[in-house]
Amino acid sequence: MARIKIDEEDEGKRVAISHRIKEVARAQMRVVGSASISLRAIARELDITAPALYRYYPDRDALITDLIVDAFNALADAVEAADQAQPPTHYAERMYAAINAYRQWALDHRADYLLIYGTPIPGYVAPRDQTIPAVQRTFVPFVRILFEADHAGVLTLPAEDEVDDPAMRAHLEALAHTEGVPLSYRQVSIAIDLWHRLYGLIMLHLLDHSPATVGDIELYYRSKLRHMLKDLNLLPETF
Amino acid sequence: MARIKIDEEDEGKRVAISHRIKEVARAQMRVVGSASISLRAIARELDITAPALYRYYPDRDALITDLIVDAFNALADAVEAADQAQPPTHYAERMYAAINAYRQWALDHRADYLLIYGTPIPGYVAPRDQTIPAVQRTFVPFVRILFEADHAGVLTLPAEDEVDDPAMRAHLEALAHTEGVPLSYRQVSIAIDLWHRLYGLIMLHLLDHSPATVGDIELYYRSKLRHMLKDLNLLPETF
DNA sequence: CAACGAAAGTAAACACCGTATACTTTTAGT
DNA sequence: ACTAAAAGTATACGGTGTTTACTTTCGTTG
Repeated sequence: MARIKIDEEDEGKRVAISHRIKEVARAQMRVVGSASISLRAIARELDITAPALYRYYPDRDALITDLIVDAFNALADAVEAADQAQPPTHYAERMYAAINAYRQWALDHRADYLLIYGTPIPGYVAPRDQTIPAVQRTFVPFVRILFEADHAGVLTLPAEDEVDDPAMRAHLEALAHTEGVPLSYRQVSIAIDLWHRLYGLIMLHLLDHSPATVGDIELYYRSKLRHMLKDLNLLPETF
Repeated sequence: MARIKIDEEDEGKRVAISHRIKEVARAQMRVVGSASISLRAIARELDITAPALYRYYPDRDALITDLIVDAFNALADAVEAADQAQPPTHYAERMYAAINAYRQWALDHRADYLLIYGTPIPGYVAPRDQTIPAVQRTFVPFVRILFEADHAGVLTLPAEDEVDDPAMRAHLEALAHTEGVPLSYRQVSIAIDLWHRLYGLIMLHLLDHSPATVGDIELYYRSKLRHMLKDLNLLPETF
């Protein structure tokens, strides 16, 4: 049908231009920071007037949302790829690779990581229905590795008293039995802890708030990572 | 001398007005975020024209620097007060109080904490000679408590292999023997670790990036804090 | 193939922003 | 009371997101 062909072409052209817009936006983020992405500057770069951008995004916030979703997906892709590059039963190597890929992506895409995990952009509020699915993808590999490692009997789980508050334990138990999440509350507890510590290390690095005392931030990271993995019995032999 | 009296009066009036400016600025930060502090909006609130503000601050960045230094000092004051409200030899209670005060200040002054520890404001670069002394004040109580607790033989230090990289160990050793810092490298290591984990927990909370899986963030914090303190043998009996 | 209609782009305007310059008012000391 | 400095204002420049109305481009159809 002609109609269908037209739609496809139009949509194809539109997403192509959207891509160019986002490329320029990301380039500007790298220079001036996510908080001051300027539609007019983007338009100028594209040799176009600012209102023309409104043919592709209803407003600045929509563009930001698109950038955020892209960033989450790129981060998830990087982590998944690193995981799948390891032999499936080498749980320690998989976790090591996944964590390093996560952090390396953050360091290599500082502006994008800060866009999704830094101080929110002043007027902007994220439409959670669009961002949450993308966020979740970034957690999946970690959770999967933990799950598979535990099933293989390799994982060291935290002691029973690790989750010491009854209310919190109840929450984690409930969560662990949610549809499609075949995790024990202790596995969930590990995943959360792992991620929050990684997040802290990355933010400290990206925002340059490490106390001067830290010295070589790379060595510090490796040192902390080694202990985190050792606690889980997931320390690769080569590390 | 008349001259001196004039200077004092003038300076007194100037700092009073500076205080009002900063008050209004902080109020605006709470609403719109630190990144979009507007001199014009501040001036409007003070029933004054925007250029009049330039009698008190050479530019927007100078105002931001002042706000940053104030924030660090207020945070340090809060932590110090909490520490000193405990009996000097009750190291566990002192550490517990100091950490809680630090976190509580961050939660109570979200905008200020993000100003000093969040994504940097786009065009702004902090003059480190002004900010670093203020930053350091916030670390002093933690370091002091660790030092005194260790001297009292109360502290559990990390195992020798905790700092496993030779270069990093050398750095920490060098740091530990710096003038006025009577700390061993293992004490330094603990302080850094403690702070970076606290920072991670706070940022996660403030930026609302805790995975939905965390549940009650307050319980999660208490759970993590309990384990951090237990590892140091600084767990208060009442906790 | 010419005409139509939708899509894309533009020009101009509005209300903001930080900041510089030049001018006026207020204030305090001699 | 006079003067000089300090404080504040008016105006302007170039920047921002966004809206409105208009024009141009271009693929489809009669």
